[in-house]
Amino acid sequence: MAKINKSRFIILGILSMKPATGYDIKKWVEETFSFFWDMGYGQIYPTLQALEKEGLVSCNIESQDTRPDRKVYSITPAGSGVLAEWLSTPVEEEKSRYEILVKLFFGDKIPILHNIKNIQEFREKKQKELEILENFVQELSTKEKRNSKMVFPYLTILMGQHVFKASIDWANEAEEILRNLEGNDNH
Amino acid sequence: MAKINKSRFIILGILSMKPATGYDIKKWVEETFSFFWDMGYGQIYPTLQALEKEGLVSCNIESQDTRPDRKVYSITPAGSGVLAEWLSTPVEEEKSRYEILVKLFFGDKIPILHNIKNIQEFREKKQKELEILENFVQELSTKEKRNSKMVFPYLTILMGQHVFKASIDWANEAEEILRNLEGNDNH
DNA sequence: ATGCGCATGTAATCCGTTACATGATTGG
DNA sequence: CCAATCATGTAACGGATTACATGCGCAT
Repeated sequence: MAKINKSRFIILGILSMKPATGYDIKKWVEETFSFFWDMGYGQIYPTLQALEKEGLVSCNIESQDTRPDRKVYSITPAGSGVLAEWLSTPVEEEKSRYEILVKLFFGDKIPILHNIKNIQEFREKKQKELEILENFVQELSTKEKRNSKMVFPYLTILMGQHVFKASIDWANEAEEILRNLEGNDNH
Repeated sequence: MAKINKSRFIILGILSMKPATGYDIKKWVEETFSFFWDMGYGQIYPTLQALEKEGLVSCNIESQDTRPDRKVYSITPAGSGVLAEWLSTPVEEEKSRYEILVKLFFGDKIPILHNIKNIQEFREKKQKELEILENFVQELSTKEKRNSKMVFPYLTILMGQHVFKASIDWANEAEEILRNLEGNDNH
């Protein structure tokens, strides 16, 4: 059985909150999902067309004079059903690929300082990502965090905080271990 | 500029340790890299052929009577150069995709208990993965962890421990938050 | 003038998975 | 007798990225 496109469900999910154009969806994904999902136009527009053919979304065209017409998509009852079903099925095995770990695994092939530099850059990226999340969290009131439906977005941010902090902790430890190695071996 | 195949570098890396067949490489990846990389035969064999054409690996055929000939690949000096260069370049932006977070983000569309179940299953998977890593760590002596070239494999495992623990911690917190919600809203 | 935001999409290409195809040996 | 291990690969397909194509309005 072939692999199933998951991006279609993210699109359905976004449309379940409010109708949107392909352009809107792209912005939404960038602003809200960027740390755990991403999609380009080359995926969004064809997927919207496919979803429409399948009757999972409907399209309402708003004419505009000076720009391409806005194609505003809405989720249909059938679409809501498919979405709810997917949301209830267990998460598939996720095959994560950590390029940093591959590079580090073969780190004995290059100077230790190169490895340290890779780790430092990795840590800096994670620190920036963590800061962005901290800002998000501050915008949510305590009530929203634990009570309304905003609890779900909050939980995703919470995961990001945990994972980014873990990455930063690791980077600090790893860098120290390599610095000691460097001191012992090269001098 | 098209996307560059990174699996080729993993293959080069493995061959830089010792010559191997496609079959060997698959086993290696499964046993040693499984938590941060994966590859199937459909990728390995064609990639090996491509690498040979580019002169980055060479092939030595060992005839066998009862089985297909073993094609033992070795890395060439050119291959070592390409590998070292890649290892020294900064890690590219990693686009991670957490299916669990997508599902949770839209969690208000389904019963809370479904979300809790998803979180529990997620935690159980991470716990199993963590246990496997703990076994690996115990096999490495303290000296190896901090001194020889085995420090690099050790650092990758260390990352795994940090990230898996963070995921488990998050799952515990998230479950508790949802359990409280369930108690308040439904009764 | 230059670039950004709005707004659509297609085509080429590559990456990766899955299914298919073959077949002997060994251990339980 | 059945499953696992060894050992090779190809073909078809689907997923995702990148490059290409168009074009106005507005702010700097």
